[in-house]
Amino acid sequence: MFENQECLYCPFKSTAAKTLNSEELSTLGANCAQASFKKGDTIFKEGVFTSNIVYLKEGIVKLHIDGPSNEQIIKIARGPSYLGIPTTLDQKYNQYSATAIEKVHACFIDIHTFKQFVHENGKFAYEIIIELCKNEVNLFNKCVNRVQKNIRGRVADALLFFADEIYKCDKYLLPITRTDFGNFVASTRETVSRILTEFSSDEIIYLKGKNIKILDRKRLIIISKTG
DNA sequence: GCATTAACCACAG
DNA sequence: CTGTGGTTAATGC
Repeated sequence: MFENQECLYCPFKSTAAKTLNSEELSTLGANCAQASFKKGDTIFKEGVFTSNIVYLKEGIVKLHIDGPSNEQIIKIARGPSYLGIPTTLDQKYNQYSATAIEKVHACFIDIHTFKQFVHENGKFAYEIIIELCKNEVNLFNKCVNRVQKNIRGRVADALLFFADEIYKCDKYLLPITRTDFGNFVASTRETVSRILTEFSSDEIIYLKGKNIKILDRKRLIIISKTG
């Protein structure tokens, strides 16, 4: 009956997409394209014209902006999650870039279809607003933390972030290089490198290359709060 | 002044 | 790409 059932049976549907009926999901399916990316691939780039909302089904990406001196990693996100709502809805050009840091499956949703849902389906629009609100509050906190915590606190924060938000496990393989880690916590690769070895010799974490294991979560939390 | 913090530079695995 | 050492500027006590 409906031509396109891909979205209907998608196990990675966003909370917003869950409010769509089968007809709408069929429309969505007909107006979006899927793509896979491998580590290091650019998903979209700052400054480039865009007409798609990008939805991250699976995988991990970094969102980043070319700053005056360095690349700044704004956030690291794990699917399922929307990636490019602010950059597409209100802006003609991408305001930031997204790069895969692990294998990624993403959907490119036609902006007109997306806008149509926002206009016609209040529940859908509401869920999108919720998502945007969460992001804003989150970034407010990140902003304060980045400016007011010392680096040891910021590195501890980042380690906990990967464990809690990204991998949901205290043992993981860091998906980024030290340089990127530096860009993520607004510091440099040298400093990050030093602090990680310091945490390791204090037996707060196990560290071998990119292998991380949090050994003393309590102390890490204290450091993240007090620096 | 003296100590601390963290960036910058340079060089070696 | 990473780790380490030396240097240096800013800030605090």
